[in-house]
Amino acid sequence: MSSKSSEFSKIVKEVRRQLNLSQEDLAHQLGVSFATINRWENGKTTPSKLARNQFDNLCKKMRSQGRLNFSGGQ
Amino acid sequence: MSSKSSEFSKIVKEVRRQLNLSQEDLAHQLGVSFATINRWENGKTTPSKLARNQFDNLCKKMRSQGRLNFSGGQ
DNA sequence: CAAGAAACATAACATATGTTATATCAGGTG
DNA sequence: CACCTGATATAACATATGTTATGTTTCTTG
Repeated sequence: MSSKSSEFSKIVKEVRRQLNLSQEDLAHQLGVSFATINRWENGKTTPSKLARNQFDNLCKKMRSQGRLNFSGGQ
Repeated sequence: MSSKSSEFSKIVKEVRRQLNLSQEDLAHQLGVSFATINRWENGKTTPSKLARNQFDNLCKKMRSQGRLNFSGGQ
């Protein structure tokens, strides 16, 4: 075994679950590739600054629209 | 010699010249590192999708404020 | 049950980026 | 001239990302 699941991993999974998006859907929304989302969720990598901003902005937008009930993150 | 100067190289240089920003200044505005801007201008790399979006958005904003007179790009 | 499709996990390779260090160059100042 | 400083160029190394391919699981459908 390797690559522990970070907090961010859990956050991405939970956000994606609440928004009911596939990894590919979320990737498209953020402007990154499917592999990037998959790596985040499986603790292989942590997001770049720009990618993290994209993610945070999406969460903010979704929260403002009542589509996301977010306990963790940012 | 190596790494030809692409169109994008010239665009970045010109935008930076018009905005009177150092490579480090522009890097900070875009949320990337100095090295990234330097590589763009010297044709070593081409921007990622997210980075390119940041750049285009800055140009758009500056143009809307009359601070940028842009012949090339996007 | 068999076959297919969708979502996810994983790997390999190329490329972009961040970080750090060093070097060059132009301008100013003593 | 010698010295400094800011801006730029370049390199090396680690990490993040894109692309592509393959395997697995789950669900549906025949």
